[in-house]
Order: sequence, then structure tokens, then C-alpha cells
Amino acid sequence: MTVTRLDIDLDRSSPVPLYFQLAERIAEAIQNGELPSGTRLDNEVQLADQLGLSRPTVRQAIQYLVDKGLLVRKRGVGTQVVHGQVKRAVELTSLYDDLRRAGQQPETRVLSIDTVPAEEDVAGVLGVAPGTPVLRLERIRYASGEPLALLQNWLPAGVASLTAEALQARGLYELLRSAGVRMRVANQRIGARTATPAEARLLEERRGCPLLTMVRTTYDDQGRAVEHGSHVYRASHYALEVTLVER
Amino acid sequence: MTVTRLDIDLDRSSPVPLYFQLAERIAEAIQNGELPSGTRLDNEVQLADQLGLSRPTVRQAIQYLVDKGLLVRKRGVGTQVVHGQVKRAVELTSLYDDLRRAGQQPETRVLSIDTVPAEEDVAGVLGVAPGTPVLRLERIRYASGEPLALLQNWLPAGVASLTAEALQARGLYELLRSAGVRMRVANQRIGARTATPAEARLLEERRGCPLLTMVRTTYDDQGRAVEHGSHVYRASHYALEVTLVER
DNA sequence: GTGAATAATTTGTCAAGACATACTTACTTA
DNA sequence: TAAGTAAGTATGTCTTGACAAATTATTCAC
Repeated sequence: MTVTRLDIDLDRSSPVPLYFQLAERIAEAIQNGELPSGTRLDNEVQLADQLGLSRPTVRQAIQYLVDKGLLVRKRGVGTQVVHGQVKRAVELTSLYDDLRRAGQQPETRVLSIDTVPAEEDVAGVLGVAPGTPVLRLERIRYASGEPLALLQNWLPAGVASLTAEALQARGLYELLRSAGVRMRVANQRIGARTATPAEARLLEERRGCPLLTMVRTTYDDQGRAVEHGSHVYRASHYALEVTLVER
Repeated sequence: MTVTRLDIDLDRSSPVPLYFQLAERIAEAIQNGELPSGTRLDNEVQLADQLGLSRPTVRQAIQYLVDKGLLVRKRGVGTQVVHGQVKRAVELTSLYDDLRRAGQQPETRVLSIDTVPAEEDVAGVLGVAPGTPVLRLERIRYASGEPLALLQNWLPAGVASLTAEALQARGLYELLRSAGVRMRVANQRIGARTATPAEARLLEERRGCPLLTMVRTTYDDQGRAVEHGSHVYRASHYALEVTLVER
């Protein structure tokens, strides 16, 4: 088990916390091969000494990376780099963000954007009375010029001012964040079913083709529902990829 | 904004760390309504004083619950209980665990369990040479007496000794854990497609019915692949529910 | 009465230090 | 030579203390 010495510069005048700078530097070293899989880091006490940091600060940096699945720690043994198998962490992101990150050029066509009275099921999940006006969005998402998904979303009135133009240029979550909405928790249900004729037509697929479905309700940091979405994806063109990390 | 006083007993002779005892007590109070949604906790300094703990210990307990999505903190303001919308955290669990937790009685029928030469794609993900002997499992999972999913799994030789009897009584992950395998990271791909005639027959569905698919490769804490699975679920009977929490 | 500045409040970061626990290695004994 | 014990190693937990940064409330000046 080899221990690799690492060259780490910390900028003490930077507003970026020291523990975070250290975590990023270690992550970078893992990413670029300076710290290959299986490598053992110097022990915490040594690292703290070398870096001129307190041990709890070093621990905080390491814990951050342990939580991300990049490092593993064992009492009495030390801290080691995990195999670089973490591909995509679980995150609260929208399809638009996902596609952009994957290098695909997402495009959006807004079919409709209106205020409608909330039906019983939507009212229930949004925490409003049935019949309360809510904003309903209906869109098609394209990737590489092909239709990929049909997106229906409902938002309580007043959460954010959304226009078709904005929705075409940016993802919904990005717009909500810009509007100061602090999304925190989302309950998500993933399933599958066959496409209705209308859906098949919009998605340019044959009737009865398999769809991956996702129903999601998102809450802000006060626990208020800020968005409910029902999305269907062409299973022939899209699959959900995610990495689970055991704490 | 009301602050609720909480009765908390800590057992200092217990081997359970103090921060964890505190975290559990707070979580319990949130669960049973003593700490309703929106409640503000006493500030960290006060809590530490009242409980006879150091502030970093209190912080560690709170951070644990923040990571779980139960609490939210804001500098200059305080710590507050998030709305109780967290339903099911993202975890590294097997379908067996999930069904049992959901109160459904999972049953397993082992179709086959053999050592076979690894095909190119399986060899690739398991990190062995093509043709290397690997253990292949083929099972049907039932819930409430109905077929729910077809499960194919491949494990490198020597990871664990598995028998049909054991697989019928317990979930695969449970058996791996009992064998000392420390699963840490899993890459997962969720999609949908239509059932082949053979699949439809085994699942007691009509031909071409929609299936929810999940392909997953699981790695241990040393980064070694310990299992690769390809599972298909009756979309009419199963959907994947999960809660995403933004850090 | 309104706006800007200041003070109070609370979390976020960091340090130094000590002891406990789990794991590994080396040494001793039969 | 094998098994048991002791020592060494490294993370886990906890304490005390101090300062920084963000948010909210209060005060002061116009």
C-alpha cells in the first residue's frame, strides 16, 4: 500500500473555506490520476501538520469526499481512494440540466402555458384547495433535433413568473432558482407504460411504444410544494443514469 | 416562529456516540409531532448548554439530520424543521429490502444458479476477462403472490457462496452483506421497454407489455465490482419511489 | 416617516488538545 | 510452527475557545 505525497497550495486570503479548497484539490488529484484508485492518503495528523491546518479541518475535507464516494476511511488503517466508479451523483436537477451536462443540445417547445383551476390530484400534491388557480406548463423537450420527452408541470400561483421565451431558453429548475426559489426535497416516482396515440404522435414513435415515466413533486426549504411534474420519455432514446453511494 | 423546548436524555455510558443519540432523539421528535414542521430549534449555543454537550457535538447531530433532509439551517437565523415530505431516501438496497419495507411479502423463485463463462459485456462491467467463470442467478420475484420482476445477476467467482435456498429466504444484498461484502457504490440505469414473449409469460402479462428496466453494477469499498444485475419489472405493478434531497 | 448605519443574533469556519476504539503488526510462549 | 498477547497505528468522538459571515432588529440622522 503506497502513500503518495501531494502538492497542495491553500489560499488563506480566499473567501473559499480551507476545508473546501483541500477537498477540491484532492478530488482534482483523484480525477487526473495523481492519486490513483487504491492509493492511501497520509494520515490525518500528518496531513494537518504538512498543510498547517487543524485536524478537524482536514477531517471535514475528507468527510466531504467520503460523502461523495471518492474516499473511504477505516479506523486503525487510514484513508484510501475508492475506485473511480462514481459516474453521476443523485441530485435535484431538471432534464434540461441533465441533457446539457451530457453534451446534448436541449431544445424546448412550449405547447401551452396557462393558469388553470387545480384538479383534485394536483391540488392535493401542491397543498392548495381544488379549483385554486395554478400555472400549468406543457412542453416538448428535444435533443439533437429529435423529440425526447413530453413535460407537464404545475406550479402554485406566484412562485415565479414564467414566459414561453424563458422556458425555451433555460430549464425550469434554473428559472426557479433564478427567481429565488430554494428547492430542497423532491419526491419522485419512476415507472413505465405504453404511449397513448397522441403521445406517440408528438414523440414521433409508433402507437403503444414504451415510455419511461416520472412524476415528481418538489418542495422548497420551508417545505412548501413549488412544482409538480408529470413527464414521459421515449424509452428508445432516454434512460436515467445515477450513482448511489452508501454513506 | 415558535421555539419548542425538547426533553432529551443522553446516555453517556452507552457506546452509541452522543451526537448520534441526539440526532435520533430529534428525528423521533420530528416523527411523532413534538417538533412540527416549521418549528425552530433553540440555537446551537443554547442547545449545547442545556444538554451539557460541546457545540461541535451538537452541530454534528444537526448536520446529520440536515443531510437527511429533516432540518434546514440558515446563518444568522437558526435551525428549523423542514416539512415532513421526505418519504424514501436514496439508498443502496435491493428489491427484496424495498418490498419488505413496504410491507409486501416478497417471495423468490430461483430459476437457475450456475457458473458460466462471462460474456464480453458482463466481463467488461465486472472487470474480468471474457470467458472467466462467473456466477449467474436467474430469479422471479413475487409480491402478494403475483410475479413482479425477473432478476438476472452476475457475480465474480468467490464473492460469496450462494444457494438457491438462501436466495429464496433473503435478498441478494442481505446475503452479500452477511458474507462480509461491503457494498459502497452502485451505478444504475433505469429505462423502459416492451416485454419479450418469454418475459410476458413468466410475468403473467400480455405480450409487448411495458417493463420498467434497471441495470445496476455494484462496487465494494475497494472499488471492485461485486455484482451486476439486469432486472425487469411489471410496470403495471411496480414503480420506483425515491426522495431526492439537495445538500 | 424613511433610509442608512449600527448592533444583536446565529450559524460557519477554524484551532488545539485529549481520550476511545478498531485494525494491523510484532513479539512471546507453548 | 501456531496461537495468543502486547504494542503500534490511525480514525472516531468529544471538549474548549475564538473569530468570520449572513441575517435580522434597532437606532440614528435627515
